[in-house]
Amino acid sequence: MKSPDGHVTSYQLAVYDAVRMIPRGKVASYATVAAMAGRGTGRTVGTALAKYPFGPETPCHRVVKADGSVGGYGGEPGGPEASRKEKLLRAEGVKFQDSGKIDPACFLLPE
DNA sequence: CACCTGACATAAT
DNA sequence: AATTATGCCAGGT
Repeated sequence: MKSPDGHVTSYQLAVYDAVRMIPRGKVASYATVAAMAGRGTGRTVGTALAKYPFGPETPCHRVVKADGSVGGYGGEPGGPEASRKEKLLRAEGVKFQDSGKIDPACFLLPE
């Protein structure tokens, strides 16, 4: 469980690198991560994250949807793990609106 | 090489 | 405001 799967494309690594640079207490939309990676779109980023086994250094929980929803987690969209994801974000200092959406001020500005 | 799927985004209805 | 349809791009079959 230390090293991830061996078959990883260049794009996956680029997405990881972008996700890893997200500061604690902030979040970035899938599209923003794609912009930082330099390639792809929100869809490709989400697909990339879902397929990858993930190491402990990749804060995939800091990646959320553009409308403020937490998106997915644990390789499943809107799954039960997504609730845990929200809890993690709260623990890191991310504020949530009463509507259940993330505060726009916690979003990392795209490049 | 062609078709299908998918942790998204945006516009239109 | 909520739901539906279309566009995007990379990966897998």
